[in-house]
Amino acid sequence: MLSTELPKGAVPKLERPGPLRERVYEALLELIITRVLQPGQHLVETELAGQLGVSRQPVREALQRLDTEGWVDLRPAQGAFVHEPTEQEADQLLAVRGLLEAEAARLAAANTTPEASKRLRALCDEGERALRADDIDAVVATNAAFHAQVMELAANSVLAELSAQVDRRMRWFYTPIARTRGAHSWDEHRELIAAIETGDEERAQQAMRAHTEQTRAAYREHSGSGH
Amino acid sequence: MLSTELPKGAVPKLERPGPLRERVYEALLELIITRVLQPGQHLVETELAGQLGVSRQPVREALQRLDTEGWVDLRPAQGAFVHEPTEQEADQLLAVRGLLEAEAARLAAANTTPEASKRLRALCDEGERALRADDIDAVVATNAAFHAQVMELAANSVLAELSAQVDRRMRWFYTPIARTRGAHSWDEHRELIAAIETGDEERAQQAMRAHTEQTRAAYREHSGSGH
DNA sequence: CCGAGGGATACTGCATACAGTATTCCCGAG
DNA sequence: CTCGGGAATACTGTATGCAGTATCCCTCGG
Repeated sequence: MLSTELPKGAVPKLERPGPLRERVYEALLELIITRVLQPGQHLVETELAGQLGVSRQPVREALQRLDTEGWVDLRPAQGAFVHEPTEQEADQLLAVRGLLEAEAARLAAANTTPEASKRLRALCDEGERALRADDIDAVVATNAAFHAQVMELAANSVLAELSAQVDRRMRWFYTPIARTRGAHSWDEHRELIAAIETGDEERAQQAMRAHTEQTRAAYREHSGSGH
Repeated sequence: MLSTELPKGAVPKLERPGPLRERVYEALLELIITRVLQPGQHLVETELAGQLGVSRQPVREALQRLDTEGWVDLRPAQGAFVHEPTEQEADQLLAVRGLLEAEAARLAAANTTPEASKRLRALCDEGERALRADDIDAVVATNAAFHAQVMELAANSVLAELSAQVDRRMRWFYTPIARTRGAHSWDEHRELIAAIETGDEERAQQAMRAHTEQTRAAYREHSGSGH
């Protein structure tokens, strides 16, 4: 036995395969977000199972989870169809997202620490760097990380859970217009950081609200001219 | 064929049994809310299947949905355990609930109509009647109906969906203290109706916020003295 | 040529069977 | 008497099979 010689932290995680349905869920979610599976498309359990190399069972379970989270519509005795988001739904989603994020910003201001604002600044720098490099994926990812950091500061797990759900669906709409947006986005982030650092709850809330409303307006403009 | 003689609305719905997993889901949810299945309890698929007279499959699917909605914790290779809510979580839940409801009230004030306020008043009357009759279940049900009506006025389905989820979990905590609360609750509802009727968004938002904060305070007091 | 009816097809919903793994209890060594 | 190890147990995770039902196409009558 050589277990005694191993320092405790040396073995990171032992790479657990994890439940299969989980991986199927993530795989399908990726396919939906990247539009490989298009809105309205009929998802056949057998096909997906074959392509992913698993049986129907994990696929079924993944589809049902996707249904409860609003990514697909599961019509009885008919199967799963990729959800088709409407203009109205997108707007409502952005409204709710703004509400949740604004509250998170307010709470973050109440719980602010020096280390936290340092991390926020770092993410801001990284985001602007990615923007200059025209790396859209990095911009989106960093943006998500920034909001996640604010959410962590808010220290409300229920709020975080709901927001995470809403955020991912928002990114589904948002990614196409990430390029046109993002320009002023990081300036707004700077303002938000300043508010959080000084612990000004009201100002932080307002800053985040303004930020999300900007996004909402950008989406409206984009979708309005889009067709 | 006598189908031609039937007036279109005469046959209500033909009473479809509906998917089995759905009924299992509702049955289990009922058992959890009524505390028949207690927090922390290990739920064995085989047992539940036997008691409900179905196979493991629908039970599994129901449990996984309950997991994503936070009613049970699904530990890998171990099974489902009824979620044990903490004080902190309850407080966070009430905070988020207040946020969502306040926004709903604001939107309701923006979309108000005479018929809507009439319905709200009717629900208020019914609630006070139930309170005087000491019918706790009716009080809780009417309260839920009232909030649902406000939510419908808000006309934001995303908000409604999230709120419904949060609300049900809140009622899980709330039902035990419904008796002590509820006294002033309907007075606060009256104030809210007045604000909605006049289309005063700000006032409606504040009224709902005050209302939910009262509930939060009542819960804190109750749980604080409870042990 | 068009519409209705019937059968074939294909997919979902549920049940059952099998394999993998965590837990528990018992036994033996110290 | 206590602690470590190992087998037995029980439950979950996954795969397969079967029945019910909606859809589609082809055919037949008008």
